[in-house]
Amino acid sequence: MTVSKTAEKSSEKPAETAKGRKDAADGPGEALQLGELSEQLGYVLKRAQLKVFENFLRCMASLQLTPAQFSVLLLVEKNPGRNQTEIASTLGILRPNFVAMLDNLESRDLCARIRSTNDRRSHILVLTDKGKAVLARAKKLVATKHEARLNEVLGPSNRAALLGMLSKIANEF
Amino acid sequence: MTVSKTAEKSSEKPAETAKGRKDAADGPGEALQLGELSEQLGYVLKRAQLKVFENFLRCMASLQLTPAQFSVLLLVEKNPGRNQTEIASTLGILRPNFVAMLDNLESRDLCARIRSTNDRRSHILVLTDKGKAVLARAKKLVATKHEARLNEVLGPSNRAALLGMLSKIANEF
DNA sequence: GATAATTGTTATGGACCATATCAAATATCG
DNA sequence: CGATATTTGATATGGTCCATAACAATTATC
Repeated sequence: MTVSKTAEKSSEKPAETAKGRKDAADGPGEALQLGELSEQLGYVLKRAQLKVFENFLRCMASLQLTPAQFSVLLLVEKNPGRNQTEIASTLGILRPNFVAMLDNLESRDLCARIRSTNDRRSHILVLTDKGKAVLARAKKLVATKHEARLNEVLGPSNRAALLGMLSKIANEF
Repeated sequence: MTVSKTAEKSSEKPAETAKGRKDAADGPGEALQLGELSEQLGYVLKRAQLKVFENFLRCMASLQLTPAQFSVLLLVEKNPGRNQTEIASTLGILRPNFVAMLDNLESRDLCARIRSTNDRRSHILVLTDKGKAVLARAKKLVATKHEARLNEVLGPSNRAALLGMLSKIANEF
């Protein structure tokens, strides 16, 4: 340890630079300097992701759907007749963790596991009628509330550009 | 439940549309259709964030720094003399969860808690000499390996545009 | 000087993620 | 065919991250 414990004046350097905040007698709080942090793409990316998910949850409050659940319903709808392993793996969900997720969706009668006759090990996933209806409503909520808010902040063309760059990162990285 | 259990032919609709995959006799796996999922900004955003963090961890393997730890070191460096509550809250970390993080960094002699003489409740955070040295090396690794890879994939101008849009989302959402 | 608020801390529970393991069913191959 | 390996869904378990309540020490407030 090279730091003198119980130092406060820490005269060392006037590193407090501009606007030099005085040691004691702070104002109402004095916001911290983000510094290079606001240039770290990973940091901003994470922050943005949290905000987007948070907004998604608010928009979906009436349907009680998380982003992960919504993605499962979307994928099952577009790929009927697939089993748990296939759906889970393309979503990056590990099979063991997918079980509880499906238990939840199935208990709410949004999707169903059907024992395949071709391969009696696997469970074919299908949306129930209620699941299809809920998903349809979810899509509308996403479009009219969630994505609409994003368009407000970014503008449609920027939104498309953003999606393109994120896809590049997600795929070619 | 409106779904007939133990159905497989599921003739219902030939929803398998194009390229109609036959019921049994699958090829090597037949990739699933992402469908609207690839248009969901939240989904792609999360995917990209995971990839970026994963790459960050690889680049930092020699220094054993996580993104969160790196952000703490950066923030403490730019804001010396702040206490735990201030550092934690501007990073979106809850005070209770920040304790273990600091225990870790302090046990590795990267930063130190100093009891303030102004307010003997609070702990002033400072980087140790080793902490400054490690952070300097970390910055170089981030620049030469991590951000360099991002520039390869996106190009410098796109990277700047991406950062700008993500900041907008992170702040004005 | 009594009461309220703040700081760091502990304890605790939930959500998410990862690994090992298992029984049932299927595939593989001698 | 039959022994062995593989696959599928499932359970158990542990780790990490995130959130809340509560506490002692200290400080602020009135």
